[in-house]
Parts: sequence; C-alpha cells; structure tokens
Amino acid sequence: MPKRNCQGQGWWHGKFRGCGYRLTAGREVILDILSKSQGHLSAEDIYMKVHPKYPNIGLTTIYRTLDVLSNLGMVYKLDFGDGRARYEFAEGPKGAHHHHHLVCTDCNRVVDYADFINEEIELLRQTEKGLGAKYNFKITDHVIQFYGLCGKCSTKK
Amino acid sequence: MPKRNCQGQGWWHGKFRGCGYRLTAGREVILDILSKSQGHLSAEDIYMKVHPKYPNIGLTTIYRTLDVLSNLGMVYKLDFGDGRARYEFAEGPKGAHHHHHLVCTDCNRVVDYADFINEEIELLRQTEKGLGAKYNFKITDHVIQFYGLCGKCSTKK
DNA sequence: CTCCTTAATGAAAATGATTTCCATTTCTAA
DNA sequence: TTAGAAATGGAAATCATTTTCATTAAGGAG
Ligand SMILES: [Mn+2]
Ligand SMILES: [Mn+2]
Ligand SMILES: [Zn+2]
Ligand SMILES: [Zn+2]
Repeated sequence: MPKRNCQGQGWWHGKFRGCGYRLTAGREVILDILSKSQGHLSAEDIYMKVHPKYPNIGLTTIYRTLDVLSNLGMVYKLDFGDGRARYEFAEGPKGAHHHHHLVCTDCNRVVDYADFINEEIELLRQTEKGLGAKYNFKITDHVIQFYGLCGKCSTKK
Repeated sequence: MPKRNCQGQGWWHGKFRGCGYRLTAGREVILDILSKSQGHLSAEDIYMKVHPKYPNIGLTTIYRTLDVLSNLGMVYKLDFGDGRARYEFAEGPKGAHHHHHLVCTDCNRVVDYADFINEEIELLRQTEKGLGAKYNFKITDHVIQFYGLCGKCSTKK
C-alpha cells in the first residue's frame, strides 16, 4: 500500500535529509507557515501561527528550527532594530528574490524594495571585490537598510 | 577674576545647553573618553574607561548619556549583530567623516571604510530620492554593512 | 552668594528576547 | 526490534538594557 501523499512533504524534504537533519512534524508546520506568510515575522509571531496547528510546540523549538533554517539558507534572519529578530522565507529552490528594506522608525512598518537593486548589486560586487582585497576580508554577506518615516507616520503631526 | 579655563568645557558645552541639557561632570568624562577613543565601544567598554576617572558613575548613567548623545547626533549607535550596541563619536563640529563598516563574523573585528563612498553616496542619494517618492517615505538614515571573515579568521582554518 | 525648581544620578529591581539544561520522546538505520 | 542519535518542551538561566525611586546637584532667579 503506497504512502497516501508523498508530495505532502514539499521540496525541502531533500534539503533537510541531505544535511543530516530530520524533517519533523514541528519543522514542517513552521516551514509551511513561513512559506505562506508575507512579511517579517518574529519568533513569537511564528509561535502564534504555528500553535493552532500544533498546540504542543514550544517556543524553544521555534527558535531552534529558525536557527537551522537560517543556517540552511532557507530563511533570512533580519534585524530592524526593534529588539527582536525577524525571519523571512528565502523563497523556493528557484532562488531567492533579492531585496532590501525600508523601515519606518516610528511604526516599524517594513517595505521590501528591489527598485535600485541592479545598481546596488553592481556596487556591492565592486565593493566586495575592492574592500575584500584591500582589507583582506572574505565578504559573504551584506546589509543595506534605509530608515525613515512612512507616509502615515510623517503626516500624523 | 576670570574663570581659570573657560576652554576646558569643550565646544559641546553650547550644544548641550542649547538643547536644555545640563553639562554634568559625568557627561563630560564620557564625552572626553568617547572623543579620544578609536573604535566602536559598548556601554560596558565605556563604563570601564570612565570608571577610573569617575569611580562613582553608574552604568545606568552611561546608557542614559549615550542616549542623549545619540539623539543630539554627537554619537552613532551601531549594531554589528553581536548582541550589544556599539557607540562611535560622530566627530567634531566640522562634521562627521561618513563611513561604513566591514565586520568579521568570527572575531567581531570591525573595519571602517570610505573607499567606495562616492559611488555609494551617489547610489544612496538616488535610492533615497527614488524610494522616498515611490513608497512615500521620508528617509533619514541608512545602514550599509558588509560581513565576512577577516584575514586572520579566514586563514586559521 | 543663596534658594528653589527640576534635571540628573546611582543602586537595585524589572524586563524581555534568546539560550541553556536536562529529562523524555521520536527517528533511523541496521 | 533495538540501540544510538537527534529533537523536543518546560523551566531556569542569561544578559544587555530599562525602569523605579529616593537622593543629589545644575543653574537660573533674586
Ligand atoms: Mn523582506
Ligand atoms: Mn566606524
Ligand atoms: Zn510608520
Ligand atoms: Zn576575524
């Protein structure tokens, strides 16, 4: 008798197993939530969303899973300066849609943007090459964020 | 009889008073340390350096003063992802020497750089204008940081 | 210079996100 | 089935930063 639904496991099954991780029920729920959510969720946000589907999960497991996902490159861990880490699904196997962030310092609204991304990418390439050589750094990552006031916050007095 | 040393108060006396702040002994010592230190100091680092000159100061006052200085624009508050804020003197009245950072994810070494700053500034200008208009944001600040391994850390296996 | 109002201070306690511990459960490969 | 490894959850620990509150000290008015 064949397994009911082999597809149910999603494309990431292989990714987990290939790295020696086990794809547990908790992890699947977390991944499911993450892949379907827009925005930039805190561990607590994720906990809240996972809980109804998996009431026994502990916040500790959320943190641990997020750490694994982050190391696997499946999730980006972000810091917008509000005292808690935020997580964002890094898109499917086709690769991530690279973008940066615009953050409202008043209401914490976050806008994804990719408008000037080509120029940015080019600048990043140059900078990584130039600085890497000059300071003997092996650059692997970068953060570009803009801070300011969103429309609502700049008008409301 | 003239005051012994009116200059002793430094150029920031006016800046404080102008904003309704009092220039206390503790604040002066902190400002003095900060202005003479290279690098990116944590509140605790500053506390350690201030303590010998002003043994009664409390860490709380360090935090509070740093907050004031940061609001006055005299100090930059930075986050390199190591779980504590870092502070850097924003240069004298002549204006800050704008730079960005290269951070080693292994030993936390931080390098200031301004090498590609012209291209970066131009990109920032464009981006701030373009994104500000498109998303109706009043952009006031940005963060650009590169992460990777410094020379030492990338060689030591 | 002295007084008075109020900002500033320091010690201790509180906060709160994240981590660590550890006993228990679940996988997995043989 | 079974032993070893990985994962889990609840409670306790961490630890940078903030809050509270009683006390002190700027600095303007007189
Ligand atoms: Mn995003
Ligand atoms: Mn710097
Ligand atoms: Zn806003
Ligand atoms: Zn290093």
